[in-house]
Amino acid sequence: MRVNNSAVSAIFDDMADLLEIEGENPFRVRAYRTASRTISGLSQDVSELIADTQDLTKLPGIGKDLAAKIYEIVTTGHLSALDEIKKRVNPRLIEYMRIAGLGGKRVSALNSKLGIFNLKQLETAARNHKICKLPGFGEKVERSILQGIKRARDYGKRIMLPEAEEIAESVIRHLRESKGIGKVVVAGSFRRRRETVRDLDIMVTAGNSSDVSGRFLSFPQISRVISRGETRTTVILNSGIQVDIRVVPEESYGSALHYFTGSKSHNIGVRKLGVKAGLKINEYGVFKGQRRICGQSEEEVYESVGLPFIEPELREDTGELEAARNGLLPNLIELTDIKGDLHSHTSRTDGHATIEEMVSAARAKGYEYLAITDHSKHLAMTHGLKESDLEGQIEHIDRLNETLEGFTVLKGIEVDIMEDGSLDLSDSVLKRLDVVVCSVHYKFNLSRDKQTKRVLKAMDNQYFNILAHPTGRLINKREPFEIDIEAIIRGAKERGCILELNSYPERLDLNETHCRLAKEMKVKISIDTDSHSTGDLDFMRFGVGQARRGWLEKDDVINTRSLSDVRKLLKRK
DNA sequence: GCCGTTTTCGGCCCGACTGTTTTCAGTCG
Repeated sequence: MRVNNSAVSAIFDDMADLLEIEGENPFRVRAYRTASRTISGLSQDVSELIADTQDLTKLPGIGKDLAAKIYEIVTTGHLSALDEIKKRVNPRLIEYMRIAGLGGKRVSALNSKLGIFNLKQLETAARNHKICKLPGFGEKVERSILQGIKRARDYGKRIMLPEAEEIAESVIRHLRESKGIGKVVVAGSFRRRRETVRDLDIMVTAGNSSDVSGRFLSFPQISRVISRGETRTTVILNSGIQVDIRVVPEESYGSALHYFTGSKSHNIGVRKLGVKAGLKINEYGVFKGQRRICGQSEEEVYESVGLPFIEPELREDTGELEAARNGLLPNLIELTDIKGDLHSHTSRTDGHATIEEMVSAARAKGYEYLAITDHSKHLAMTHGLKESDLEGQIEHIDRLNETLEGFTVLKGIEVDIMEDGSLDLSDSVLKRLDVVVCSVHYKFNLSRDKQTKRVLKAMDNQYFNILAHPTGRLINKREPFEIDIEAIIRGAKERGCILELNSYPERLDLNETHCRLAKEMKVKISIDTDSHSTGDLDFMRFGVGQARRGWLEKDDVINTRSLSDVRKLLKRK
């Protein structure tokens, strides 16, 4: 049976929640959560590892017991320990755990004292003021539960980076207007360039006398204050986004930035190293006994545990600490390494700018080249190009190139991959192009096997260069379609094809795990914007962020190369 | 439940804030 990693990790998350509600040993609960994270971060399916008879206990946080449980899940599709605990603890209580302010203890009390087990009943009980009468609960907790339910309902989703950037910038502008404020930095998952963020952690350095918290609370878009203290203040904005402000003294800048950037499990890893070295590491610094030995910069914090600086995008506890220890950290790609963009649209199909406008915007970014890759005819709603249209565009670009100096427009297409694996345009026109970007735009619901074969067959076409947005997912909107991504990467390797990392904030497709896998398998990535307007060219920063999360270096990415090198890499043998 | 220059048991990262308490448990990041 094929069981994917997200299924295993979801089962472990459920186990953790139910054990927590049952009041189990918190370290046992943590073991399940750690294992869930380990599994979801794997580049290979655990079912394949098992098929390869690999030793699962070699994975971090997986011991004999959890390895056996993974084996059970993969071979039977379920976990008897979970079935058992569900007999003792109502599994519907898991949804309570998602509400801010409710943890295992309170969920357990609500269930045992009031006998309620779904959100509707919880809401009714709160409205009828039954909850505040319970020991350990009060009116405020009751109110916060009601707000938590509403929030979970209204804004359950995480926001994408462009919106997060906008909010962060306006908060920062507001804070900077007050006196006595030193550095203001957005830390947290935003700094790690996660695909989405649930809240913003903004770190401020300031002296004791400055009232940062007061200044922050005068920000006009605050809908609710969750907590307010000297060093930490948390609010919910009208948009539903949570913003945390943390105030630290200037000398703690490095240790605080490290602490607030996370990830949590990366920090735990660093602190454990600290404990081994007889040090205590917290947001105020690195301490030997009572004595503070450093903490001014993040570099100092890492140095105190014998490590080089680790880039924020790598801090997910997915092997970066070990790599750092062994001097094997990647030299991550930078936005400034990008020399061009190989996927863009114009107003000829569904874009909003002419070729000339796109070219001038790309030149303004300092690029050497831009590929124009409009849609092919199958995408009728975009006015996709048929062969004769594309021939016209080819001639247009040839004439344009004659007028340009130091810049080249690459002739391209984003051609549809048909259900049978053929391409939407004939070879006779594809062969006249510099770059052929290929995409699945329909029939997302084929079986995993059929979808994989469809794309591999398309790659057999000798003009196939780049597989665009390989999994088709739209963050918060559409799940990735079923496809064996490892087989696709291997297929690309064998055929000399390139995989796209699409920089559209809602795509970011490939994800970081796929990028790492492609890098390991030595398949080149093209970080493209899929621009539909001149402004979209700026999406490149999101793609590069994702690439950095995927441990990619300059050499792993085709569009860091000069035009002549790109042309060579696009030539299939 | 994991893990080991304190190695097969006894630890397990660390601190802030809230609310309900009257010294602390629960939750969060």
